[in-house]
Amino acid sequence: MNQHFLSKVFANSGITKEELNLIIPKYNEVTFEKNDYLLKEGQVEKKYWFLESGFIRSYVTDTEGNDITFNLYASGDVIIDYPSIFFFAPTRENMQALTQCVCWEITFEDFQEMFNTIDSYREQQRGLLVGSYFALKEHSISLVADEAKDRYLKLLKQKPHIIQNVSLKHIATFLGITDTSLSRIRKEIVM
Amino acid sequence: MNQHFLSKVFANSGITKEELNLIIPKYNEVTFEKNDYLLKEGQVEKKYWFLESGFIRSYVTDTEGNDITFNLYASGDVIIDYPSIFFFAPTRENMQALTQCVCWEITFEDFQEMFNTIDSYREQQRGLLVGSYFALKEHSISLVADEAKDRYLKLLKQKPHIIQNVSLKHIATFLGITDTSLSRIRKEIVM
DNA sequence: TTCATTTCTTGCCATAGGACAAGTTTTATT
DNA sequence: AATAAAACTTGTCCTATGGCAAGAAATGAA
Repeated sequence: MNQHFLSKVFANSGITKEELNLIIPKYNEVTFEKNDYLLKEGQVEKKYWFLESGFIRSYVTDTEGNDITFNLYASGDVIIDYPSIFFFAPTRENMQALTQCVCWEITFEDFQEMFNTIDSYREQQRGLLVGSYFALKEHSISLVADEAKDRYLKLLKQKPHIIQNVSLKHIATFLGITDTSLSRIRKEIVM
Repeated sequence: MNQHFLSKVFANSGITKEELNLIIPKYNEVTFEKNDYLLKEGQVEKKYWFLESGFIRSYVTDTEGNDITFNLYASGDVIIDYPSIFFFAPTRENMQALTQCVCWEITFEDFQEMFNTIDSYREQQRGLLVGSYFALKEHSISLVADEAKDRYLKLLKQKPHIIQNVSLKHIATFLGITDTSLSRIRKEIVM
């Protein structure tokens, strides 16, 4: 009953019922309260998460001490720190819950084992992880190629509930602008 | 004699002479001519390279068809496409030699084997790969947090010979500005 | 050497977005 | 309910950077 979410996640990926029975028990449900950290700068974390509900942001502190949102996560997103997972390297990011969050946690060990033994799982995870990697890459391109307004509209389209749940200042640094400018962009869009 | 470069790369990483004799033969010297592609969009490549000499750039094409430099590589850099290597996913980037280049190529298979069996190699590679990953991340932060002039100065400091070997328009898109603006920034710096 | 092409510089003007500060509204706390 | 603290909006002014176009310089090809 509890596994509703994961069943949905793995639906349409060619994973059989039997495989699902192997896969789902490897995931643990974890709840984070608002402002809890999933990961703090300097930490090495050999697990990653699926976000079922709630909002999470990752941020870094730049050389001037400003807090810059690196990514915003919504339901269905995978929250993973590649340096930790693949290289045992301390992360430079902070991952913080912006609302209460329900996540499904898996250890890298379990992931790896299933990645190597269950073909359909491998395909599904590959798509998911590559997707998350490319999304960041594309955002980074968008920072130089598009106007702030377009980046905002894109974000709204992908994660429509973000405005109700994330403060403008966090969205603004993610978009590479100030909260003042974002406020003006929003006004412009409404009019 | 040929392995001068790799010996230098692996110096001061605690790798013993015997280990070096295992490691170095796994690397193949490859030469690319100016404008050759190491990797083209859509390809999956299960190897990666150390750049000994020359300059390489990676670029993507944005939605408006503009060519945007994603990264610039100089001597000592590692040229790797993570989606290919870790997820067998087709890359979205093009890697092109800007000058004649000498590279040392290794298959992911050999890398993995040595990563798992040679402690000092693992440490050295971990540092290298994490470093390359973070450098991109920091550049992406710099795109939103710093002025173009600062980004240019940073690049000059890290890869001083780049201006003699890479055209302004490629450097400009990497820095997230137009070649016109870059030209002005350069003028400003000289004066 | 000559001509063509690409690269780089410069001028002029336009504009997206920043800095700062003062309000207003919303949210949290007691 | 009262107060404090955040979050958001708006005004004024300013600056970094873009767009376009014309030259100048460098590079390459014939």
